[in-house]
Amino acid sequence: MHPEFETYLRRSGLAEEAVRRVSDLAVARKLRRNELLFSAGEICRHKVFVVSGLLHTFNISAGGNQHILQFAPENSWTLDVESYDRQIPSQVSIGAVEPSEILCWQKKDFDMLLAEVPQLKKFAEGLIARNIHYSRKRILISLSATPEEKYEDFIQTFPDYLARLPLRMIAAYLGISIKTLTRIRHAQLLR
Amino acid sequence: MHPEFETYLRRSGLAEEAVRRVSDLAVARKLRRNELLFSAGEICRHKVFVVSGLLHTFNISAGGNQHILQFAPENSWTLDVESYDRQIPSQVSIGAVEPSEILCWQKKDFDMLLAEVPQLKKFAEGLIARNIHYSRKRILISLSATPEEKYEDFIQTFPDYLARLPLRMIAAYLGISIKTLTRIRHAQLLR
DNA sequence: TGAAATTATGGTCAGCTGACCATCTTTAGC
DNA sequence: GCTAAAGATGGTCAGCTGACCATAATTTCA
Repeated sequence: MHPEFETYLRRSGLAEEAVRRVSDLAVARKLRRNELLFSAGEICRHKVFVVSGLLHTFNISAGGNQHILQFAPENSWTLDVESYDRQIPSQVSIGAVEPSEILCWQKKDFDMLLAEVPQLKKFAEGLIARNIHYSRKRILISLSATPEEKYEDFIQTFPDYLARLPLRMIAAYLGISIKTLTRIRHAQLLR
Repeated sequence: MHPEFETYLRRSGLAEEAVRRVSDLAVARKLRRNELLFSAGEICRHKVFVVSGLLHTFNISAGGNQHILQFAPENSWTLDVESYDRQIPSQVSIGAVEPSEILCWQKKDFDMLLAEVPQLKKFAEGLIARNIHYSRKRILISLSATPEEKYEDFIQTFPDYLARLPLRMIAAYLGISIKTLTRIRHAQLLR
């Protein structure tokens, strides 16, 4: 049904029966470049797995500046947790940076799967732990690192994003201006 | 055994039997002001509940500046997740801002409780969800807010901390200098 | 392929921010 | 209660950062 996703789940250690149950409830969808999954103010109704492409979770502040909370490349999951968990309007938007193929689950379906497929539950807990660890690291960096250190950490952590993303999005993710990012890159060229 | 904690757990919806099992494995400990639970480089071996007082999770950067990841007041939990989950050296330290009374569980004991007390597991999942929501909010603010907005949000979110914490710790939590914080407060006095 | 949009870079400048230092006030702990 | 330590504020200044604008390069997509 969704062969790439099923391979991903098998590699993550789920048994065939579990893979089947999860995969059966997924609905495939394609997003064009810049197409939105939902906008700020709407409710995040689905759990989303990215089969191919690249999504980003972002917010446009009062001044019109974009701020990026997360990127979601192929073989990763995305949603706005707070909006999804509580089914309340989201503060953020999720959209496609590249043309993307995604799988969507209704919240009620995925909740049912979590309750009935222990292997999935366990797997999801691992994803949550990774998420928490990364959030902590990001908060610590945002508190303590200089713009240059933030950029260095970014390309260490996500080496392939540099070629896939416009620099302005990297700046929007790091919380620095595109000008500062350009200056850092310029300075590095001279080394 | 630990009456305040047991009241907290009951109010959180746990049945008497569950309360008893969790409480029985807790070890009480007192911390003096500025005493550390553990230092960066050590492993976070316990899950900690704060009965009274106030702890903080922090890190000292290369330049000697303190950065604060989290405060944990009475009736809240604290630990360094990554160090605790994987039992690896922590990047951060946890210490007492005020003289504090805490309860500690060994990881193996708490893991056992989570596996055997479904009500605790469910409760812990709720705490994790809150934690994730708050981390997201904090990242978004760190990306998008001005120092003044960060301070405003802080006193909205934690109204009582202003009276309990030295300003330099608030600055260390917000990722701004004490000087900038003083300037903001000075400007607000004139309004 | 070609036109339009997006992106990256650079110049300039105002002003915010942090570092350093000094002073005064408050708090901690014996 | 008293003494020492910690904390808060202010002055000053250098310099980093972002806003604005222009230009050149690249990419998109019809």
